[in-house]
Amino acid sequence: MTSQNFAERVIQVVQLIPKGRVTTYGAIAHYIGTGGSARTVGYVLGNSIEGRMDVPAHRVVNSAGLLSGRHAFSPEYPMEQRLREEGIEVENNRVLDFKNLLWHPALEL
DNA sequence: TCGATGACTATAG
DNA sequence: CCTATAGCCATCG
Repeated sequence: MTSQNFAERVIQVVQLIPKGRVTTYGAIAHYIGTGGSARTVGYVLGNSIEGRMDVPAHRVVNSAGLLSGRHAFSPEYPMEQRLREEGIEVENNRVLDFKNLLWHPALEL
């Protein structure tokens, strides 16, 4: 574990995402101060969510609103289904009305 | 320390 | 809407 702060901050921000809202990797990365590490955000999440049901990683999508991380969830209970249960409409691995549902950490806090 | 990897992003065609 | 390319950076072996 080197910069464990990075991973911990990512987890915390994800947990702060309101139900029925989504955010992007870039937004999280920029909020914690590492603007260019959007990729690492997703990478760390994949390793951190394992064994944690308190991390709503399904609310994190890429800048296009695509569910780029759905393959990290169980095929029986996929990311798309979880979002729909929160009132978010998803079609073809893409969040509908993504811009309106997008949650900005630094803006809301 | 180094090289490869990836749940990314922006730009260009 | 699509693919291609380049930049980006924490993590892993």
